[in-house]
Amino acid sequence: MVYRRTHQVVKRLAARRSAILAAAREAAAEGGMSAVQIAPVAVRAKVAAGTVYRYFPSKADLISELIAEVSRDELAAVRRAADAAPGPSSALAAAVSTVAVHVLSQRKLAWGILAEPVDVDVTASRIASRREIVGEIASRIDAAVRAGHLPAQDTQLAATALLGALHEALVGPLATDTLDDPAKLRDTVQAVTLLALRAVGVMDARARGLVVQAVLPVKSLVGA
Amino acid sequence: MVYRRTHQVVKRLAARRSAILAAAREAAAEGGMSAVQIAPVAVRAKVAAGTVYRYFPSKADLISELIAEVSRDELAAVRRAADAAPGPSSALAAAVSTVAVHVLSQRKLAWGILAEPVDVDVTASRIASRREIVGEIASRIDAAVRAGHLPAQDTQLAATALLGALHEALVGPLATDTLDDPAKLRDTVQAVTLLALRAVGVMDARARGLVVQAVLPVKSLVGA
DNA sequence: GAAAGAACTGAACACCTGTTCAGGAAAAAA
DNA sequence: TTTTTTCCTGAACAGGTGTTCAGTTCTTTC
Repeated sequence: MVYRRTHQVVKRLAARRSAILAAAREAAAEGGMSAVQIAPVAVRAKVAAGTVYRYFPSKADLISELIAEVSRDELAAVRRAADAAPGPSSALAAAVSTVAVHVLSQRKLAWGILAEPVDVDVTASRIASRREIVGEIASRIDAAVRAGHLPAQDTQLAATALLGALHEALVGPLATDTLDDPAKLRDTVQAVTLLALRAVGVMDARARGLVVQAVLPVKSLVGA
Repeated sequence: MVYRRTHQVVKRLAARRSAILAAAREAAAEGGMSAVQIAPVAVRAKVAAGTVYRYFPSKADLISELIAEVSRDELAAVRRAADAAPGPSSALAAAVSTVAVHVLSQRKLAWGILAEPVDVDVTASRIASRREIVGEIASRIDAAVRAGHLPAQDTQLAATALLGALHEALVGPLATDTLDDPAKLRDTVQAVTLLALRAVGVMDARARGLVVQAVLPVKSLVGA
């Protein structure tokens, strides 16, 4: 007797898996990574605690996949924004401000994905997540350098530094709350974008123009 | 009958306290914050686990004080380096590269103090630690702005971003190992210092000069 | 030197969550 | 409908570490 999964079952299994991941994401967005605990996530996803383990070998795997998922979304958004820009410099500006906006609009999630203490080891996943974004930004810097808009430099290092600057300034413990006031939010995004562009060597007059150009298209500044 | 602590006893108590803190610091420097566990620290300090609690109400207090101590040392070093510089811009350069060198030469400790997951809540202490350094750097940026060397800007935000950039680039998970080769270490410190100075608006030609000026005096680049 | 107070010891405790697994429900084959 | 395989449940388990505390040792006072 050979048991075969019916189409309907396959669909239900996939739905459950997504539900669990979604529950984890919601929990993280609301309460940070510390809120991503098996029992509560199971309740939210409307399954029993044990069921979670039929879909994810361990909590570490669940969180790793959550990180990967969020990371994928972010990378896609950054690529989209950069590709839509007219030239290499504004592509870089767009990439940076997109990261800034994303991070700002989903603070708890961003902090959880990036740096919040977790009781299981998700280092590998976090590294991968960073590597993707850093790689993307580095390649945009590279393009600008090749176009002669920026001085030659260690683009990997620069991209890493930029990311660190954005994170610390926007979601680090010293970041002031700017979500309440959209104008303040826009100012902050502009300020850090300007810092970032200058850091890699964009000259000032030009930088200001690029920043405005890059930030303005981000229509709803709090859109995911 | 009133018990009075003899001078000798007072001294021994103080010594024990320092020994425990020192043991914690050693543990953190070797294995990161996760290695700062009561039992091992007690062994290292040559006391029983329970004794630790006669000096520190909880593990959180112990770690908080450790963070404060390291932070004090760092702040002092930064002030010393900056005060010795000839002008506001080179003071800023000196401050930044001092942070960079410190962080690089005590990676595990720095990572532990700054961002490593800990099982107890040391947020307050970490925030205080950051605030001190950020405040110092911000005031140096301020001075340079007042001297007309830099454009006006949100110096607090800028300083926060600079710190984030240094940390992520030098001790973040993507930081490549540079401690082995002193030349590579110096290059890295120069590169991030240059990025930082440019970010706040130092013009390029000038920046290069400042960087060299600031980094070179750091004689033994791996000195604590 | 004896009594009283303080400091120290380290084994036992407590707590918190991730993980397991025996029993039951549902779905697929016969 | 019966049998077999898979899936789900949720209470019990496990492991690791911060914390406590009764008993012991050392210090001070008289």
